[in-house]
Amino acid sequence: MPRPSRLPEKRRELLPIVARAFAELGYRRATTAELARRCDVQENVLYRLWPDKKAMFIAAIRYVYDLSVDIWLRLVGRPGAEGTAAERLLAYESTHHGEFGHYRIVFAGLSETDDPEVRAALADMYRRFQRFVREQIAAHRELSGRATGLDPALAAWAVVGLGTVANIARELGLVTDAQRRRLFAEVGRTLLSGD
Amino acid sequence: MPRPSRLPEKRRELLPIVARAFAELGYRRATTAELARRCDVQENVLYRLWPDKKAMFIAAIRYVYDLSVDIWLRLVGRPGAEGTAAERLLAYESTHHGEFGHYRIVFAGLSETDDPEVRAALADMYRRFQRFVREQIAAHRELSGRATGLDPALAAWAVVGLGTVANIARELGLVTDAQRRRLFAEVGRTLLSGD
DNA sequence: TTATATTGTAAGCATAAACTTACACAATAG
DNA sequence: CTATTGTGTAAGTTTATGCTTACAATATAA
Repeated sequence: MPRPSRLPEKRRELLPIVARAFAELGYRRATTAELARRCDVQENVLYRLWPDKKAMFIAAIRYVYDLSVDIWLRLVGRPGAEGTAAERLLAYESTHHGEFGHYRIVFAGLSETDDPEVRAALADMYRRFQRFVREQIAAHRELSGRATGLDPALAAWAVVGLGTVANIARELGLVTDAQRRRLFAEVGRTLLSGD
Repeated sequence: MPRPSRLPEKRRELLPIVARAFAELGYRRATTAELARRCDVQENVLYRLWPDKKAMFIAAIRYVYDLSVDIWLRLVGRPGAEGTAAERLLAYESTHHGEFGHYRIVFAGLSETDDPEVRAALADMYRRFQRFVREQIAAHRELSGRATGLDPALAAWAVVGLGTVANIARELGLVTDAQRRRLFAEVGRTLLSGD
């Protein structure tokens, strides 16, 4: 009888735009008015899709995570590719890490960790990232036959830290693209082999 | 003829309180009213000490840096201590890293990097940290006679990343104290020796 | 057709927070 | 002593922004 709701579709349609706005502007400067302007709708419409601004932000965090994982899973699953999956991931990140600027959403989130929901969303994201990297490292060690050295769990945290500092250095203009590539390649290799 | 100004002293007196407020609350929630309350003065007084809220925040960033460097220089300069300075720093950080929660000021700053002054203050801080760590690593390599392996500049960035991710993991409750200690000790050792 | 729910558009509201103004009082140099 | 400037206290102002309300237009199932 009633008209069917298009809210889920609309959410999916606008989320990338919302996420980009948060990434470019940070939490404070991404006002609801500005979000609406970029989405080319009234503020009102956003509030029909999410209960409040915080929920929009948390949705953006999840979006960033999902996007990264999508890319990574494609790399890992590539059949007949050269090297271990970990090596391919490292090579990929060394040139593409942070290129969409989505890490700025994470930075924004890190200064909102008083809020339990933001905190939980971020914790979830980091946990998953670390676990993913850890599994890749463990698999790499298996394949290359050297089960020695650094605990994969610790190495995984270090890799996450490497990615984070690479983003910070990029954001602040502290390293060139070439330096960042070397950073990933050389430190990454050290952490992967782990001796 | 006029009464001598006590503004510099007052600034020095209030800055630690302001910094702590920014660390505990983040930029947004650290309202000028709240800062004044914690300093037990009127908002007005803060605006006589700094031109605006942003200046208070930048002063807080510098304060955090100065405090860390003070501690580190004491550790490095300690005469007749055991191990290289780098090893002592690593040992110290493995137990004390982030204990004052001041890193939260950095997180807050990272989501305000659109502002050129905030950006410059942060860039300056990271540059100095990285340089300091790099010099310690280079000195360590000299002393221990192995000038091989990972470029100290890259290793230094990785160490900064290690500290950053340790803070994030602490903030989000993702690791125990013991795990964080192992993270510093084991990954730190790997990066120091760098093979 | 029509009842019912959804969607688009516009305007408005309430509050919070950065920043200002005003002014009495205090302290110091001459 | 006193002129001049710093200091403490209180109140106000203005803008921005998260969020709401109102309502007409639209689309679908019966």
